[in-house]
Amino acid sequence: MRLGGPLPPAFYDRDAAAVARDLLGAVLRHDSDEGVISGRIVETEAYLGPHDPASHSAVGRTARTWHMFGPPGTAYVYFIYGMHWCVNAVTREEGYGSAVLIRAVQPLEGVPLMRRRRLRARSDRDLANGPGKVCAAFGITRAHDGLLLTGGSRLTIGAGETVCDDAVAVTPRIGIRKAVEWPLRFVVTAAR
DNA sequence: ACGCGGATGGCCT
DNA sequence: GGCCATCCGCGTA
Repeated sequence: MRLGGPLPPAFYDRDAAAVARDLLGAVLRHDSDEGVISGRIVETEAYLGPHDPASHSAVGRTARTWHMFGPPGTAYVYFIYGMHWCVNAVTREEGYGSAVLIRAVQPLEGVPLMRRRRLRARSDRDLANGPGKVCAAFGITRAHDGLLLTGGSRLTIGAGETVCDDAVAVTPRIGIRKAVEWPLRFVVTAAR
């Protein structure tokens, strides 16, 4: 996979924790009508599947969670707290129900457009440093639920520079009520 | 630099 | 009816 090319389905056809770790440094890109937005993924969380109490797939296949059971590399986009969208990359085989939540990215392209969509952001760093902010800045909504991130759609994740283990912190997941201790959050710690 | 609570709506029970 | 894989602003230091 060349630098910048979309990560293939095989990349996602692994355990969610491994994919979450390896998505650090990859480049999320949205080629929208308003312009191209891209950013380097710097924070992720793994949701392992139906046996993971914190995972949406634990409630089974519903209208909301439908695409979490899609093929590896599917975008699973959900609506939360009445106002925020969050985007995941589905992992493992179709029908399994595991995914990686994209929690934060560093803006690369399209910063002016991001700022227009995130008027409350006080700094570039504040544009997409949270799962709801990522979707707001990138213009990701229900319209992207079920798209393939592996190429052929306007929403992709491309290969980026590898992040070494020294620069990765592993912590419990944020904002959940179940399985709160599971170390499935991955963060790039090194500045820049 | 923290901690807390309100906003806001779709969906499961 | 109540629960959310969140964000923001306001309050105390």
